[in-house]
Amino acid sequence: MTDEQLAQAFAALGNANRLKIFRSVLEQTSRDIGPDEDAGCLIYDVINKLDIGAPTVSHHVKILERAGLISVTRNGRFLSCHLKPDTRQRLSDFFNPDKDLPSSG
Amino acid sequence: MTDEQLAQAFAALGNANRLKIFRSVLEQTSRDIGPDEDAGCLIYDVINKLDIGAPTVSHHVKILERAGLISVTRNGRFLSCHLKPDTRQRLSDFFNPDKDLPSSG
DNA sequence: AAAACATTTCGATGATTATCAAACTATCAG
DNA sequence: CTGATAGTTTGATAATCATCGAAATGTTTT
Repeated sequence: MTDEQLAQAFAALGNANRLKIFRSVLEQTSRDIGPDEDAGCLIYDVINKLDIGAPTVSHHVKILERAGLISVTRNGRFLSCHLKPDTRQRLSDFFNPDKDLPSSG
Repeated sequence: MTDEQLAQAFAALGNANRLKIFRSVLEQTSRDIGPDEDAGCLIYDVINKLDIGAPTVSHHVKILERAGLISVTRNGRFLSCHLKPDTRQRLSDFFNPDKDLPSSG
């Protein structure tokens, strides 16, 4: 995990509309499960909820995807977004760097 | 904490050089203490470590400050950056929204 | 196949950003 | 006050970004 990659992840969350999309993904995704086990967040819903056009939503979703935060799967005509499994850990760990781990240094 | 504010905080971390500055602040700042109790991260050191000019560092520090992530204090000719007390919590909590809190709802 | 729907790609545009060099301000040493 | 050191402000520039409308693609329904 280079600085560039981490910065890319934070930059992806650094836009209010993308943050809203990501929050929806967070909320619609249960913990510790993969794409096969949750319905995810529908892009269709995002497009209808946010005050931006479909092309822009598509663009934002791709940025969240490239940043390694979410994955996208197709279900018929609909796409849904899923939280990538280690996203919570990777990002929240950044703010709490383990200076002295108890049993794995 | 509006979406705009949170996005502003993530945007501040969404640049590799600012991320490095912020990481230095994180590392130089002990947990749960205020600006009076830690030496902080010297801007002087940042300017000499990163491959960017002093004006750019100054600019980046201001962005981290405006985003509410750090505070800056003067000590003689030197400035140092300190982690704002609730920054760790505020940001790492975003990734782990408390769906069902055990004893404070 | 044709129509309808969900989403993407393309091309453009105005806004924001990262960075620098030059000039400036603030603090300290003598 | 003078000179040196630490950092800021200003003004400029090239790059990236958010957004849109129009046209295109992939999927389902009829």
